[in-house]
Amino acid sequence: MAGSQRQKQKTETKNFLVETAMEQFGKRGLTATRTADIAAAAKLSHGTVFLHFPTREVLLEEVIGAFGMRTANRMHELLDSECTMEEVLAAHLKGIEENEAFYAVLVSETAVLPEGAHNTLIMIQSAISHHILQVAQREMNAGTMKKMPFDLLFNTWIGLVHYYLSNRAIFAPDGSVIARHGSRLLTHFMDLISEKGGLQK
Amino acid sequence: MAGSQRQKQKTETKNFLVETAMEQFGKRGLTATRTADIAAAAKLSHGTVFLHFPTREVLLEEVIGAFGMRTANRMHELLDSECTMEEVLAAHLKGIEENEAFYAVLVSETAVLPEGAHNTLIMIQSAISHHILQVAQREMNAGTMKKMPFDLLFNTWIGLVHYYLSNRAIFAPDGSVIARHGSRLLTHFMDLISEKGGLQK
Amino acid sequence: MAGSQRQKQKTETKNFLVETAMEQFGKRGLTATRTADIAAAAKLSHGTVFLHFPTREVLLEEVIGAFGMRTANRMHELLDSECTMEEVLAAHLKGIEENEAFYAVLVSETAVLPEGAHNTLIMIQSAISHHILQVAQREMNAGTMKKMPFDLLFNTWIGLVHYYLSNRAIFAPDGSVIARHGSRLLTHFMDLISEKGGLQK
Amino acid sequence: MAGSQRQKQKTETKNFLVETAMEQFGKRGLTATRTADIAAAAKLSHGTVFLHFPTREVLLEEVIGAFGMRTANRMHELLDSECTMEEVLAAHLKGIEENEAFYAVLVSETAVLPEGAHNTLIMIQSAISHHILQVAQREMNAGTMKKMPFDLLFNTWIGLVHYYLSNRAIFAPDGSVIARHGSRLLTHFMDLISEKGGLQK
DNA sequence: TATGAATGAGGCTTCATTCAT
DNA sequence: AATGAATGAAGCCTCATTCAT
Repeated sequence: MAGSQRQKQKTETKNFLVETAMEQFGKRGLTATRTADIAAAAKLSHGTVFLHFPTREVLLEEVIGAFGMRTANRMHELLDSECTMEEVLAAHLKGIEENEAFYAVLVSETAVLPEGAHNTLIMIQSAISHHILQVAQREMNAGTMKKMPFDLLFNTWIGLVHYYLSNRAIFAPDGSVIARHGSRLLTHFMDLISEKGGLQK
Repeated sequence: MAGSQRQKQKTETKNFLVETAMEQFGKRGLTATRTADIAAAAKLSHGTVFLHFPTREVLLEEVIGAFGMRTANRMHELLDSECTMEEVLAAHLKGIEENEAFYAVLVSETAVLPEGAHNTLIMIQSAISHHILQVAQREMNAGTMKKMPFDLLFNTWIGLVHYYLSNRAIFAPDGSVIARHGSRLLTHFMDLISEKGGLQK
Repeated sequence: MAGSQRQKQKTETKNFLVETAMEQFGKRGLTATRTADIAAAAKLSHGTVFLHFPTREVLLEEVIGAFGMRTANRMHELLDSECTMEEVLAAHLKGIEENEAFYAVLVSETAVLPEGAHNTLIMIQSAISHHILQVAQREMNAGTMKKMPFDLLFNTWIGLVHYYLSNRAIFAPDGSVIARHGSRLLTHFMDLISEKGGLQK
Repeated sequence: MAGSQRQKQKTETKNFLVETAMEQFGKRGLTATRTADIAAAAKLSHGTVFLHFPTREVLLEEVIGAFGMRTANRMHELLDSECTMEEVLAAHLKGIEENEAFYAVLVSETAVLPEGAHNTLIMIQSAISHHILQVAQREMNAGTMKKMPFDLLFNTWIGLVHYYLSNRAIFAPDGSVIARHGSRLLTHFMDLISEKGGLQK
């Protein structure tokens, strides 16, 4: 059918715009990227952007939404409930690394995000927090992890990772922060939360 | 001298602008605050802003610089080398709380900061990191704190605090995050880094 | 012939577009109606509009032309040369009422009309003015109507009717102005132009 | 005082913009005049327009408001309650003629006017209708004018005048319609509404 | 012929910065 | 030094029109 062919083409262009926008936002920052930049990077006319998204804000929301969906799904793929905590956190880092640039600007510019985008960020973090808490529960019971409130466990880890992402200009001027510092962060964090006493016994 | 009188007046106006700008940036956010907002809040004309600062960017840098200086000094006041780690971190939180609004936007909008401002942030953190590391060294040697790389010790703490500041809209919708969550964060962090085994013995 | 079949199809689509456009223009106003609105209302693609009309302006002209033709014809149907003035004017009102919405926007937005459209308006008015003047002549001679210049007779009537059409938002917020005020206008106008003295005698 | 000097200058610029806008709207039409046209005609930068008026729509409203105020005042100046009907209508025409171009576009493009502007038009017409009705009452009682409903008396006159204004491209291609046709319209209208019988007696 | 995605010129508006007073 | 009106570059968005399918 010609119609569905067209439909497909349109969807592809829209997806392509989302993709290109994600790259541009990742490269130039959320506020600094203009709709014209995105159009130019996609080799489409400026007007085309508004054919697919009524406003810049909606485009941004959809980009964040797409990113959230993708990241959440990827997290689920990388994880299973049999994992150890270390494996969960490693998967988390891996998931981030795959879209590190965009994830980093998202974390860095949370403050200037449109209203709706915050929910997306929450959704992304739910995906990982769910797994972390599940495994944490098990390991705490097993005595291999210190007992501590779940929210603080989670927020400490997220805070640490976000801190490195936010400052990736310093920590990894030209490359991936996760690639460069990820495993060290992981080892360190595991040291913090592991119950050494329990193991020694 | 009449000249020095004038000079003094000028300096005072400039300081007042820096002060007012800091409040406005804290209230509205770094990107969202317009030069006209600052002038209006200071009850000065819009043009006056540019009499004291060649560009908005320079104003922002000076505001951050002033904030950094003040915060660093305050940290020094609050700390002495005899402190325990817990006291150091408590002092840190207290120092932050005194200018929480501005500190929070600074942390939240790091990404859109002018080049020069990053050094200021580093300076602020040096003040606290210096103390933390000094005490950490002592306590690690004394066996009351786990041994761990200093940078990770520091970054974990900073990451945790910044995470709460960045998300203060969620963690403390209308008030101070530090006032509300500070002591819990502190207790949690101390639990993480304390050498329980050492103490038990 | 297959060719003429196609031809016919094309003509039908074109007529349908003219029809739909007339409705839309009547509903939304001349300037406020976009080509995309017309296509959507006709359940045709936006591009199809330009297959039949090179520009929006031409479409508008053709719509006005079609309207003019139809209205002029309808006037002729409703009238015959034996009519009294009152019957002529009643017929005029009836003719207008049948397409009041479009007639009203035409009158209201005359100023923004393309060049060519003005002639159409003139043509429409010629149809009615022809009859009015014919009857007027007869009645003036018969002494039942005041003597007055034909153009002023005509323009006073048209002006009155157009005034009510232009302000139908006030005179008939949700309905037909003619239905609501037509007969009163007619009676009033007849009073103005009738030669009472002549009748009394 | 420097302040009041400034104040005055600003007010003057604003008034000048209103004046220039009125000319441009009169010349190019309400919809066709762009904010940039007005700025250029006033030899001011485009941005200046928005220093004085938050949106184009507000500018348009203020222009119409100023026009309304001026016209209403002028009407009052030209009229007094001792006038004859003929004098009242003559004054009305004179008042219109002084700003004919703008009055004409206002009448021609009523349909595309912002909401608030309609009230202004009503206000202008109230000024004249008030006088017309007052005099009409007197003259009807005196038997020199036909008895007729006031609203129809008024609307017939307004309709006639507006019709000529709306079609001034035809009635006076390059000049004032009122100058060219005013007195003839007046004479004609007086003939229509005068009570000839009464006079003959 | 019909489609509808893509185009791009052009409009409105914002806001840091300048300049005459 | 202070003022605040004026500037104009730049951003977002609309919509008539084109073009590949």
